[in-house]
Amino acid sequence: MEDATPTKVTLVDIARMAGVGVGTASRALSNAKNVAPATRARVLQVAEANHYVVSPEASRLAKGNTGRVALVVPHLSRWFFGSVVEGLDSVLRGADLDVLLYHVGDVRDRHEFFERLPARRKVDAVVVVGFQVEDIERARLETLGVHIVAAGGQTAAYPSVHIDDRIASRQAVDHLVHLGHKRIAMLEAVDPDQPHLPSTRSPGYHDALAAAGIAIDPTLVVSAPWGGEDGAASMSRLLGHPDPPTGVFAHSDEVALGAVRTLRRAGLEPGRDVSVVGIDDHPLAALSDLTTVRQRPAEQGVLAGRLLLDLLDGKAPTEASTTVPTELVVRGSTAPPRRP
Amino acid sequence: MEDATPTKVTLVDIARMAGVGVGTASRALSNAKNVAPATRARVLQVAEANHYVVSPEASRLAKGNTGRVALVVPHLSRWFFGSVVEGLDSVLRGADLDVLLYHVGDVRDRHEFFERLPARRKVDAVVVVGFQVEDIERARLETLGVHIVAAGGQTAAYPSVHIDDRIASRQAVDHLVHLGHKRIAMLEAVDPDQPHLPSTRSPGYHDALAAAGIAIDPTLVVSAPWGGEDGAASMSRLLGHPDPPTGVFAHSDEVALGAVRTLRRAGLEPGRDVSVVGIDDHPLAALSDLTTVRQRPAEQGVLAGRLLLDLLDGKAPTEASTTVPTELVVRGSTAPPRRP
DNA sequence: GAAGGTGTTGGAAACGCTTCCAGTTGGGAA
DNA sequence: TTCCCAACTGGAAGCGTTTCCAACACCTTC
Repeated sequence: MEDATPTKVTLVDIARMAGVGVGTASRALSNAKNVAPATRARVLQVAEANHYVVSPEASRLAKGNTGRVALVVPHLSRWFFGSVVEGLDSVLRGADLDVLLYHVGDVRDRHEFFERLPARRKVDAVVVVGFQVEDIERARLETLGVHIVAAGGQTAAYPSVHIDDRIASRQAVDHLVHLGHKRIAMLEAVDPDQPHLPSTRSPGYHDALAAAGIAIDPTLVVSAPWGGEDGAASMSRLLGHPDPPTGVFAHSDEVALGAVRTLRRAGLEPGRDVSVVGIDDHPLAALSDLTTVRQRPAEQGVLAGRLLLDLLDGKAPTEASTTVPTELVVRGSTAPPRRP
Repeated sequence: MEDATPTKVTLVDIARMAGVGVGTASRALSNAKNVAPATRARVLQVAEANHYVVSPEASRLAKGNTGRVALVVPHLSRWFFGSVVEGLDSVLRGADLDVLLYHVGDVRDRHEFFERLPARRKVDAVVVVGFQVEDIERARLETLGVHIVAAGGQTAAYPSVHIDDRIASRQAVDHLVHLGHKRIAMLEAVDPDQPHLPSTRSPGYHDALAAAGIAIDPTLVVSAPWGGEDGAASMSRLLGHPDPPTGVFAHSDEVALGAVRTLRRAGLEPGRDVSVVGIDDHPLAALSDLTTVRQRPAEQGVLAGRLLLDLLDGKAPTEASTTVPTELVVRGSTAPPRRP
């Protein structure tokens, strides 16, 4: 490349070269009205020829908005969160907004984020991805004075896009019930960072059992942190139960896969000896022949992105909160109980 | 919150309220030297009381840098990429840099990114995460005139952090060799978006077989796109082989898990009937009892982040390219062949 | 007591854009 | 022909910082 100079050409230069005033040059480039077509063409051509690009800082400073959106994301390395972000990114980029990423891995990160609010003055909106915002945090967030949207999470306080956890769990447990299972366990997952929050997927479990006239056996419900290893451990506990379950509903696919490993190691075949169902339809669920309830995180991201664009455009969103449907995906890990 | 006004207080206001000039106020806030301690304290206190925050746009405009870094990432929803980004994010945030995310899912996105270069003028550096930059793209990237770093990929043109694919594959195949396997297949993965690129993990396979004095059987090498379903399909093909392999080396854990599913469906038990080894140590590998070669993407992200900070500080990095070691993790999916 | 620091300060001049305002032009209506 | 209005245009005034420079005070040091 010959143009070693990192192109330090400004609007003034372009204007001069095109033989117009800066005002006109600016209007031409931002395709505003009141510019003669010929003039605009000339300016555009000169700009093109000189690889001119507006200085975002100057532009933003002058017009007052930032053209950026912050994404606050807890566990980026997990499929669900990554997918939501992918979806968000695609629509925001389409609208020429830049995406500022704030990964808040653990409580510490999170506290720091809400304490310092590094996004302050840097964005036009904030998207909270896949976690519940606590009250104190909410108060802090509000001081930003920007739009806030929740994607893939059930934060009631903001416009949001999410699945109905209660229905999803119900779909999973109903499936086990219809197969004829009576002793159905639940592997609950709690967020170690927010241990006080109730499991959002237990109500559906209760609903399904109640509807089937099956009494809840509290000893069949085990709680553990979110994660495969924890799921495996929980399953171990259940195997020690005097009257073990024939069906297991896991909070998520990852937890379910942990349970599957425990079963295999115990010489039990998932689907044949014990049925297991999860939630998510993680790509690896298909590879593990795991029955699950599918949610589409990328789609949730897309919808949340659109919602945000509407808010930024001043259009009140048609619905403050969108629920994305989930669907049961039957695979090999579930079957009628051995002794019905 | 009473302060409903989104705090439109500027440096000038602060200066006036503190009874100092704007210059002094600026110096005090940016803790530069040549400010009397008392004066600084006063300014800081006034700023604090009024929830003053500098306008990044104005600040950047005046000082000329952006304080931002762009991350160009192909498949955010995959564990590897998400993890690298997590690592990067943590160190960049620590240095008070903002992270701009550019997700380039497919060829189209990618072309568009390099064509439009939306990051132009918006960042001080670019990190390319986990993919190879082609020559034309490189030329485009260079026109940005900013630092470029590769994380988790083997782009030789830039300072980078990555594993040694050749060694990693060698570790995997050596393991199979040591167990006594003679017929060892390879499930190659090609990036559908860059089908012309040679597999980076084949050389190690060849090395290992050569070292063991095993002749390469080209019919035992199958190529397919990256992904579990493709791995499953490739494994199916191998099962139809007249003299099928007893050991399988898969390009990645995801591909390996696909192979495992095929084996199970064929009534074969991984580890007992056929050995399978992958690369990555994906969290779900442990849940599937998959033997693998571990790489630590988050660590790669962290190191790449540090590398970048050094570059931005003007310190020439001690080493332009860092290789992160990998290690064999033996689990249940590998064992000596049935008939040795 | 004069000369020369040193540490601190205020203010002006960038930084590169957008937008408002006033001016110019040309064409149609009266 | 005159007048008016619309379409265009140039330039100045911000936007909110940082930084440079001149000014000043107060000490030291000869």
